[in-house]
Amino acid sequence: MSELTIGQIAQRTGLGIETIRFYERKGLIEEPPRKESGYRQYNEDAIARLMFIQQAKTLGFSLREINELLSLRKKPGITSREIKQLAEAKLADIEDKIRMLRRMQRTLKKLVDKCPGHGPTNECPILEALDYSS
Amino acid sequence: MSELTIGQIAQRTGLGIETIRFYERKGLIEEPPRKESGYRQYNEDAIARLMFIQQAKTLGFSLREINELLSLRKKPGITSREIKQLAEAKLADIEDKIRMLRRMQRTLKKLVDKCPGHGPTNECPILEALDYSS
DNA sequence: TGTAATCCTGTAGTAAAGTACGGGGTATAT
DNA sequence: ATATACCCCGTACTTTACTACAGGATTACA
Repeated sequence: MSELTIGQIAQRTGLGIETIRFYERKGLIEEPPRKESGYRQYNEDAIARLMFIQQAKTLGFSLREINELLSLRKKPGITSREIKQLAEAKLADIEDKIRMLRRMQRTLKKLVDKCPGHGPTNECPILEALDYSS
Repeated sequence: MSELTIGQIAQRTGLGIETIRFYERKGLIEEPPRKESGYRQYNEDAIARLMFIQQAKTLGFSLREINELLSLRKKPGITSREIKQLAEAKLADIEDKIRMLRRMQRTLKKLVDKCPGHGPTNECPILEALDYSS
């Protein structure tokens, strides 16, 4: 298992070094072991975790929510039943989001199909009435 | 078409009055007509638009992106072709998000199924290794 | 062996998205 | 007609999530 510096994982995840340290302070990633020099030593798992965080962020989860997702089992005294319930709640969130996105997708697709892609702007009905009501 | 005050649409959308004025300043909703008193007069469309904004926010779109979505056709000098391209780009974003959510959903579902929902915590594998790599 | 790149901690600054006044006018219910 | 609730504008404060130093130690490499 190769050891990585913070600069290397920053490079590979596309995050900034400062951001990674920030996530560590926030408890999103755990403090890695250090060399004698004090330098942080990461492994590949850290990269996967950071990529997950990035992805969850683009999906509209806040750092707090991501932390909840990532640290369910670490809560002291939590029962297996509670973990399952929390996970199911997150799953419901995710399913809601998928439904909302599908609705946006359908609407936008319909409009893109109707837009000729040439000619006067007013013949392209996109967003004239984004169907946010349905 | 009934007229609504800012307080009424705040109530019906669950947003704060200040937030609605903030969105107006940001150009996310247009300035409504006013009574002689200066009071804003909204109609039902404003509610639908605000609800769309709320929804898009939970899906991880920034106000800037939402504004883009909502005002594609208002850009001066934009061509039908450009509108179509922008809309298609947004559609691609949406499809990406759906894919990411599906992946999270699959992973979480698998773990929920494995978790017995009772017994010792360490038999519930949820998030032991959230499969963020695949 | 020097020097440039990288790392450390800690603190401070920034952008986005609200949220909360303060001081004053308007609407409405008794 | 007078409280009380609601609205106006403008400004300032707050939270979240970074981002940027400053000052100093460490590592890499020519």
